[in-house]
Amino acid sequence: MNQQSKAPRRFTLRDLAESLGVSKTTVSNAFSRPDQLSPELRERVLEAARAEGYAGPNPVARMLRTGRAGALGLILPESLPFALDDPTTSELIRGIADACEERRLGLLVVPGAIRVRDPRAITDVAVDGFIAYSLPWHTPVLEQVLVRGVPVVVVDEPRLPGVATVSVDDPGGARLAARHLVDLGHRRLGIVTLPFKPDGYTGRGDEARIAGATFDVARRRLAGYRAALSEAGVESGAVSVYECAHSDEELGRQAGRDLLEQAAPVTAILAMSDRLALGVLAAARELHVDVPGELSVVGFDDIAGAARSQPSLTTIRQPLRLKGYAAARFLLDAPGATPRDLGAGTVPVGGYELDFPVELVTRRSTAAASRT
Amino acid sequence: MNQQSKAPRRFTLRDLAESLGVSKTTVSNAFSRPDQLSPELRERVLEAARAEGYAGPNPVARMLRTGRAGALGLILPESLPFALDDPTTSELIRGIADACEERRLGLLVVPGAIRVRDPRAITDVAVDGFIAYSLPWHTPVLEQVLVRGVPVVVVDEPRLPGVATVSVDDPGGARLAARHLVDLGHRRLGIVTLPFKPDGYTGRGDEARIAGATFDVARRRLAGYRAALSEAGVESGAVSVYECAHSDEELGRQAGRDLLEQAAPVTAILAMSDRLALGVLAAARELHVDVPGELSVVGFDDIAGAARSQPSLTTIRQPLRLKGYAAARFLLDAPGATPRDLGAGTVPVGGYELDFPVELVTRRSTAAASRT
DNA sequence: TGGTGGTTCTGGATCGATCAAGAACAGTGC
DNA sequence: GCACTGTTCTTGATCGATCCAGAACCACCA
Repeated sequence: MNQQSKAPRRFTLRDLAESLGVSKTTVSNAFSRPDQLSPELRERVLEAARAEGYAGPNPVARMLRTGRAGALGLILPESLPFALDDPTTSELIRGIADACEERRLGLLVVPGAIRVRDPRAITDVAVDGFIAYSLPWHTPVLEQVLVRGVPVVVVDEPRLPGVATVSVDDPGGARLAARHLVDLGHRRLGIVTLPFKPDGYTGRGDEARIAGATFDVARRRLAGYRAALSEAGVESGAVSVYECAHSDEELGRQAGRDLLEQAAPVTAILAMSDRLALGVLAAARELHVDVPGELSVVGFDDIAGAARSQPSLTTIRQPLRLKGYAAARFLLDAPGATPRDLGAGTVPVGGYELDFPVELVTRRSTAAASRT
Repeated sequence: MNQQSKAPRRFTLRDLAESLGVSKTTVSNAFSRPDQLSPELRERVLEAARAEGYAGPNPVARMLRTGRAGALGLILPESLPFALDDPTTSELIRGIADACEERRLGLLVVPGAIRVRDPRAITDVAVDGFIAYSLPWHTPVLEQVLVRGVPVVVVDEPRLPGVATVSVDDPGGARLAARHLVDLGHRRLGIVTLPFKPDGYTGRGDEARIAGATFDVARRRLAGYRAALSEAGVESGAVSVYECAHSDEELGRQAGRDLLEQAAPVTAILAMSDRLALGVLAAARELHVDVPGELSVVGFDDIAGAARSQPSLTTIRQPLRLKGYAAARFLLDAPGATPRDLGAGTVPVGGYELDFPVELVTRRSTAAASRT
C-alpha cells in the first residue's frame, strides 16, 4: 500500500493552472482580477474550474497573503443567548450589522468575554478588528486583543487610555435624569444600579464596592446622579443604592421591592437601565404603589419597551443602533486614527473618545412629588 | 532612501525564534504544544515573546496549515437586524450559539442570502462549515457553498438531496393544527401562509404560485393543512389562502382583515407562524371579532409571545433552540456522515434528514365553531 | 561497549494563495 | 526601422505558521 495520505490532497489553484497549461497568477487573476487577462482566457479558466469542481481560491490562503480577513469580531460580555435577550445589546448589534452589510463583511461573535479566560478565544480567530462591548477593567480577552495589536474599538466600557471608545454622555444623562426628579420635588430617592463589578453581587450598595468599581458605565452614571442630587442639596443619606448583577427585569423588581419596603420608602427611583426600571414598575404594581402618583421612575436607554410599558417610562434616550454603527465604521475607516464625523450627524469628538449626546424623554412614569 | 516597504514587516514567530537562537518549531510548540519542550525553555520563549510584544501565532497562518478555522458560518435569508426581530430566528441562533460555546467556536454571520448574489460573501469567509437557514431553492450563496464542498447543514429549507437537513415534521404539524380545527367543527377556514417565493408578494393565494413554490416550509405546511382538511371532507373551495411575504405581525394583520372582511368570513384561521397568528388576533380585535367566540386561530412555532398574547395562542410547538443546537452539533461531529442521536433525546432520523417531532399546544385562541 | 528508549530540539517541506517585476508580443507614431 | 506604450501572461518570492522525520543527548541496563 503506497497510500501517502488519507486525504488525496485537495484540488488547488495550482492544479488547475497546470491542467490548463497556464500560470497560477493567471488563474488567480481569472477569479480575483478580471481586468488582468483576456476575456477568452478567463472564460476558459472559469470553465475548467467548473469542470474540475474547483470553487475558487481558498479564503484562508488568500487572507494570509492579503492580510485582510473580511470579518469583524464582536466581543460580548456574556453569552450570545443572553445578548439576544437584552434589547440594548441587540440594538447595538443591529447597528454593527448595518455597517458590516454596507461593507459586505461578516460579523464574528466571540461571546462570554467576562467569563472566558482562555486567550485562544481571541488568538484563534481571523478578523480585521474587534468591537468590544461593555466589559469591565482587566478583561483577559480584551487585554489579549490589545497586546495582539489588532484594531479595536470599545463600546461603552472599559475606557482605556489610547483605545478608541464609542459611548454616550453617561454622566450627563444621569444628571438629566436626577435633575428631572429633583425639579419635580423629590427628595427621598433610590438608585438601582448596573453592576459595579462582574462578580454577580446583587444587593444594597456598598461604598467600598462603588469605590472599587470596574464597570465604567455604572460608575459614571452613579457619579452623574450624585452630582445632580448634591447640587440640588439632597443629602446623600437620603439616597439608597441597590446594585443589580445584570440588567434585567427580575433583578429590577427585586431592587424595587427592597427600596419600596424599607422603613422610609422612596418617592422616586433612578434606574440605570430601562430593563431595571421596568422591573421597578413591576414591583410597584405588586406592592400597590401607584406610579407616578406615589412613585416616580426614570430609566436609561429608551429601549422599545419603554414607550409601551404601563405606565410608559420616562427615560434617558441614547442612540444605541447608531452607537454600534459608528463603532464599526470607525473601526473600518480609521483604524488607529482619531475619531471624526461618521456621516451620522454632528458628533462630539474628544481624542479617542466619541460620546454621543443623550436626551431626557419625559413620559408617564414621573410626576411631581406628592408627599414631602 | 533605501526604505524597502512602508510597513516594517511584522514581528513573526520566526523573528522570535532567531532572536532567541532556537528553531521556529520550538517557539511554535511553546505556544501550542507545551508538552513538547522543557518548562524552562518554554518560559524563556514566552518571556521573550512578552518582551518583544509578540502576542502569539498568527491565526490565519495557523488556519492555513491546520485547516481549521475555529468558526461556524451562519447563512441567514435576511439581514441580521431582521433576524434579531424575529423570535423564531433568534431562538434558532441561541441554539447554534449553545453548541458554539460548548466547542469554543466563533459564530460568523453571513446575512442577506436571498438578496446577495455575490459569491464572495461565501468564498471570502473562513469557517469550518455553514449552517444555512430557511432559504428558497436556487439560492446563489448556498449553491456557492455546495460547489465549494464545505460542510453544510441546512435548517428547515431548502431540502436538497444529499444535503443534511435539520427540520421539523412540517406536514405533520400542519395536519395537527388543521385537524384540531375541524374536530372543533370548523368548516369555513382561512390559511395565512409564509411566502411561497422570495419575491415580496403579499395577497390572495394563487394556485400557480403555490405550484411553483420555492420555499419548502410553506409548501409542506400547506400540504399538511390541505391533507387534513380534505380527509375531513372540507371542500377546498371553502378554504381561502392568503400569502404573506414575511413572517411578521403587520402582514398577519393584513391577512386577517382580508379573510374576515370577505363575503363569507371564515370561522377559523390557520397561520403558518405565530407572528402571523398574532397579527390575525390584532385584526380580529380591530374588527371586534371575538376570539375564540367567533374566530379560532392556530399558529405555528410556539414562540414565547404565543403564551402571553390576548387570548393566548393555540399553536404547534417546534423545538427551535434544539434545532439550532442539533444542526451545529451535526455539522461539527458528523461532517458528511449520516445523522444520529445528538444527545438531545431520541430523534427521528431518516437518511440525511433529521426531523424533530412537533406537538399541538392548546390554549385559548381556539374553541368549538358556534355558527355553522 | 553497545544497544535501547525517551526527551528535547531542529531543518526543511508544506499549506494555497497573492504580488512585484519583468518577458513577450502587438500596435502606433514618427 | 526604432522607440514607445499597452496588454497579456509568467516566474519566483512571500505571507506566517505547523508538521514530519530525524539529530543530539542522556540514562539505563545487559
